[in-house]
Amino acid sequence: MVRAPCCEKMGLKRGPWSLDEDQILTSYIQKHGHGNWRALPKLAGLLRCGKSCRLRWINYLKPDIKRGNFTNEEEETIIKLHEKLGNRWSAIAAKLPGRTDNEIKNVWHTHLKKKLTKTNSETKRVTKKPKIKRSDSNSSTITQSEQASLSFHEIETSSSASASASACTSSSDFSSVTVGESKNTKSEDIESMETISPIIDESFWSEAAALDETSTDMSSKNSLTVSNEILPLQYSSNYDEIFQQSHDYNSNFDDGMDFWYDIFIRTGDQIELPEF
DNA sequence: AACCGAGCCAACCGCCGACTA
DNA sequence: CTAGTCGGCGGTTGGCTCGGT
Repeated sequence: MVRAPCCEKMGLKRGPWSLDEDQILTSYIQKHGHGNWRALPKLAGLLRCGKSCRLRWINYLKPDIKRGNFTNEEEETIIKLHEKLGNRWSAIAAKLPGRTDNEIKNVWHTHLKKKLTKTNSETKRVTKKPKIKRSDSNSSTITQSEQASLSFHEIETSSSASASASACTSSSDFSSVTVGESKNTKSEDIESMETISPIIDESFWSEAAALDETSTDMSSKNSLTVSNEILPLQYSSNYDEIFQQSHDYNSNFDDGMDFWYDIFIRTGDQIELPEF
């Protein structure tokens, strides 16, 4: 079935709402309510689609909307709820009276995610994220937003055997991924591995163990080509050494896991090291 | 003063499930 | 059962603002 567009675009206004439009919408809803969003703009005399009216009302004009900065308590609540619920913004918003899902989503992407990353980096080594150039167009693509959604705390460690990530189709799916302990992984590695990408599965570890760890090409300037086979081994058994190599190579690297994290989700890519 | 890049956030888009004719 | 509508949701975008150079 082909879904009809939500509104007839021709002749309908888009973009930011004017004060007049806000007043018209507000007074109409206060008088008549919003029984049918689709019919509302016509009845209210607005050149907007119903969806746009609904969004404007819910996110901005509703009288119980709380404006202004989020308090520390609200931020903490969002962080805790996000740990439990993932990207279910409306569910999170339901727990925060006066805050909208859109607002919470924005505050998450602009403030809280960074805040959490910063918190993580205080306890972990953090490196500067290198630019990554895709070298395999057939490999599974991870969008910018998916990548952005993969904050460290979203992936929990467990003693289960493997991470079953192939079924993940959206960023929110990642929140439930668990990462197993490898039989050939040192305990200190495990501690650093809270952040392993969900694409890793059991074969990752067994194949890694069988490979020759000398095949990494760290020699070419500003470019580290990483094969699918090499990195798992590097990470699983030789993390510290590789980290040191990259750190020596570029002394301006910050410490941390972002670098390795990216490599994990991008194995097979060419990693471009930043120039200094 | 002009330019530029990063950050922010309101608004839009596309999809989905519920509902109805 | 099918087709269509609607409200709601999460992801994404683009324009504005601000700070740095």
